[in-house]
Amino acid sequence: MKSQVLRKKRKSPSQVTDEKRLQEGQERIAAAALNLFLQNGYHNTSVREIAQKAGLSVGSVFNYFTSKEAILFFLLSYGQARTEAGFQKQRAEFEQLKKSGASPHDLFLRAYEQYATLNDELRRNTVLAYQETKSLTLAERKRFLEGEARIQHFFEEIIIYGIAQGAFPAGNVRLKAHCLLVLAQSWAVRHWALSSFTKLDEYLEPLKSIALGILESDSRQTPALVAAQDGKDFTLSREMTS
Amino acid sequence: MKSQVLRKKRKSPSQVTDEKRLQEGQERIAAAALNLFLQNGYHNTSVREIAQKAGLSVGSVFNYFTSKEAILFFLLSYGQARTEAGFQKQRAEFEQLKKSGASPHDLFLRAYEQYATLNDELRRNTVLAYQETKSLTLAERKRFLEGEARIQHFFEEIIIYGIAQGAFPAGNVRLKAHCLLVLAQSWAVRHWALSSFTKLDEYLEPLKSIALGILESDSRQTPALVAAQDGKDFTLSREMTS
DNA sequence: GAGCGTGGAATGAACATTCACTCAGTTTCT
DNA sequence: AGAAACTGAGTGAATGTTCATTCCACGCTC
Repeated sequence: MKSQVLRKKRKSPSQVTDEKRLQEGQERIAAAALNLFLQNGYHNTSVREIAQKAGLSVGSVFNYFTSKEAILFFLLSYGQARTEAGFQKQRAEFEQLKKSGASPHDLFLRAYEQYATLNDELRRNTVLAYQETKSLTLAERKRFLEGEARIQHFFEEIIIYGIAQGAFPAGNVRLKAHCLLVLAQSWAVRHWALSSFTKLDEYLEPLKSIALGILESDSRQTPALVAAQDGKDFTLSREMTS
Repeated sequence: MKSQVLRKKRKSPSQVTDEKRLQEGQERIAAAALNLFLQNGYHNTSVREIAQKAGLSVGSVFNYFTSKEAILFFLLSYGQARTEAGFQKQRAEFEQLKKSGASPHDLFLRAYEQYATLNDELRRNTVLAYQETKSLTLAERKRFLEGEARIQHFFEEIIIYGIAQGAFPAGNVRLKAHCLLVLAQSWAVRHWALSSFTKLDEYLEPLKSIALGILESDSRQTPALVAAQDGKDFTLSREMTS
């Protein structure tokens, strides 16, 4: 995979060409940056600090990333890419299980558990995403939010399948998917309020029953926007992308 | 009410003394700042821009606020104060209704609806809170999170009352309160993903049935940390306050 | 009502600092 | 020796904050 982050041609020829070395360097720098960003915020972290923590000089950092912002984008994309990769793997499995007539409950719980687990692993990235999406350029912010929407869409599909199988009542699919995502992410974002839970497992178990409660909640009283729509035309409101 | 924001003694005598004028000025500046902060982020907004948008000179801004950060704190506190004030009013009503034996369902729905409505009104402040809490000093961040915890605690009380009345099953109270808060806030925070809902009402109706679903979800399968604890010893993890 | 004094408020040039980024030179690797 | 990678002082732009100065609305005196 070609690096998406170091792409502008530099005037100076000095940039790392060896693909493997480049990738390793980027990861080392990004790891150092993540710590600092979370501790002090993106804007209160200087490239000097990042360089020091990563064990290189300032100049070298710019041999691995074109800009400070590129580091942030790298970090945000990383979490998303991992999550989407996880789903890609599951999608195959998903199709299999569909054919073998697995229970939609199990299907959903499996996906949700995996998502929550990944979210735990990437907790720091998620927090960063909530806090610093604004610091990206418009184009990159848009790309990022589109990824987020894709993940939500995956859950919508699962729910729609469950409704079709008669396992869940019809209801506003998009809203439910949104709620499920938010609750899983809140383990990362509002972690300070969940200090009574020390490990993900303690949180995940009750969360799963809450999640099922959401899926089974019947909100037919809202006439608009019910299940039939398959959610293809997901659009981002201008609010966040402008 | 004395201003909590302009308190350090300035060397220069030039600062606004008239209480009413001070307050109006602060509000005007803060309103301008809120727009800019949401559009470009706190750190990408210069005091010069704020001054221009508010129709004053740079220097004048510092006659109303001791620092740029004080403006941010003003904005964050404002939303919280309004929310807490709303709850104070309700708390009296709450005690009344308790005695008159009102249904815990109604009691809860009333509070939740009010919270969601306030959250809609203060949507911009909520978004700012999620994004820029990190930009506060340690002391102010802590103060802010304590306010947030107080609000959560209010919901815990309502749930505990409902359990005592036998209206809701016992379950992890703190977790449920957390989920309810997060879902209400997500109307503001992830508003871009809810573009299919144009008005709060459309979101609130299905949300209410989801909320009841959460309250009624039975998570006894998790042995640890069940309802009995009344949540008095709420502590913030070091993660967010250091 | 003209002139004057007073002090609260507004101003914006100036200051000190910080920071992302560059590049000419040096070191390391092959 | 030559290429690749690293270095860190230097650069220019931008920022939060200050403060000497100006402005102006008022009350006072004659």
